[in-house]
Amino acid sequence: MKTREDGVAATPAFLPLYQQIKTLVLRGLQEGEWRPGQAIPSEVDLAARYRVSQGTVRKAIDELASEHLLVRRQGKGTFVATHDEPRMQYRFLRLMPVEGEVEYPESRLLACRRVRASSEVARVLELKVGDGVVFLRRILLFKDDPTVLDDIYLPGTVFRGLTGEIFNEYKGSLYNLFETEFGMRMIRADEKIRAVPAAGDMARLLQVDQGTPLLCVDRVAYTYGDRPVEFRRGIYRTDRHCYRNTLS
Amino acid sequence: MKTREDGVAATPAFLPLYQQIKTLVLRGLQEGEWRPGQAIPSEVDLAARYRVSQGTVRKAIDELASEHLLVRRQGKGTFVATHDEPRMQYRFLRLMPVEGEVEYPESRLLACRRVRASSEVARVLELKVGDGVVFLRRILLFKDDPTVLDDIYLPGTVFRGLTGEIFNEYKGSLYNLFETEFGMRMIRADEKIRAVPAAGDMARLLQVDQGTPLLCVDRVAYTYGDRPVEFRRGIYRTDRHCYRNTLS
DNA sequence: ACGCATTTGTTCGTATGTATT
DNA sequence: TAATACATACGAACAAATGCG
Repeated sequence: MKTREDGVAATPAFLPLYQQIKTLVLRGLQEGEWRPGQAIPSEVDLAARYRVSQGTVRKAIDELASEHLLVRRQGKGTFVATHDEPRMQYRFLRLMPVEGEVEYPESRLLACRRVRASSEVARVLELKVGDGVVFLRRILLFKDDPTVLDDIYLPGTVFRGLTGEIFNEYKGSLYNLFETEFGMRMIRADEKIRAVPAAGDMARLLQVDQGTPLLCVDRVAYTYGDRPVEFRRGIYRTDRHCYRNTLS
Repeated sequence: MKTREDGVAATPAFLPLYQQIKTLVLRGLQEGEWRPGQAIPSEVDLAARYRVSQGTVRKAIDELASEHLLVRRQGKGTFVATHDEPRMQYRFLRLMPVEGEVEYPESRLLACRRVRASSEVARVLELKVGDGVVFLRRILLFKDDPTVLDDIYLPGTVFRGLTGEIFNEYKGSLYNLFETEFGMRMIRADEKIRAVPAAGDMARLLQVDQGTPLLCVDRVAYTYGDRPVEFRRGIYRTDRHCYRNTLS
């Protein structure tokens, strides 16, 4: 196979061409050549740049679009996905009213401080125990009902300078903030869900009795290249809301 | 647009061709022209049948494959998806050990009888209150630990003849049984998850104290055409296992 | 063991349609 | 209206995996 511009033996030659193109585009996203919300070059431009046909670029972009890393808009171009748009705003929020319309929560910050990574936090964020970590605690309210208590841990080096003020002044979702203020785009998250009894602060903040069953949702969110950049433990009241999921 | 074999004004003409082809293939699946596990005609055959190019058929099949309705196998053909294969066997089972390897559960049937649809069951299965329904209760054990208690409701007309004997003799998953014995293929399921306290039978069967927090997973499973054909209420112990989910 | 036919997978090229600016 | 960009559709060729004789 003939050598290509960026293809300086960086990608194995035995991969399908469109996969190699996909990797190259992914690298552009990762390195910030194109930023969230911005348009990437047109298909013909990319085809020229990488010396392949438009159809090959198209197939690469198709896959990235199906993974929600890019968004195609007919007549306008292909854009780097962002948590900014209303549709993407609450893409990772699975809590819905048991009955009725979807609602969006109000967020109230309870704590924002620097801490040292515990062994658990260090493990999931791939840090060393004792590394600097930003700790956030917030509560989400649906129609003034306290419903979610989130404890959030972020790598200190990535989120250097994050303060309660920044959080409070920001309009929009947390992942939106990460993206615009810290250039850190969340593309995937794994969750582990268990049922736990309300205890201590939890019960008081969510206004339920001690021992009330609650959902405990441990989330690890990843940016490009499967790099973990958020550990979040969410405690959910599920009397008026429930966690929704579609299997397919 | 010129008229086509099956295209007797059944599908609106303003849809893209490949979408129309997709609808036609879907109809074939729905009507059982090709059964689970079987191969559908090759791309060139389908292209000839529908009088379109191979590329157009390919795009239709691509979408059906991405929805897990078809499975492509290079060199062999394209097959109707089935719950039979090991990989698909436990596709809808989201319960995993908190630590360690994936395990597959043993199933023990506790009840199998005909009942009348309650208002809740009638609503989700789109039946009338009082219609005949098959009720199954079973328990799932991981390494001999009782972990899941499932109450399952099925439309009586579709699952006429389902008995405890059939269930007990069958090797493989429940959806596998539905598919092979009743021609009913599950393609999608919606789940609503809440935390509930163990009560009554639940606590005894799962061997936990009364009031222990458990997951309550309400599932509605659908076959082709978004037709609901199963309502299942699962109660999960989450001390040794957790419900896993990936957001993307 | 080998070659051949079949089937999907990849890649290219071209033309036309549709949405946006 | 014109230019641009993605969307659809067709056709052709070769690669890779499979199965059969």
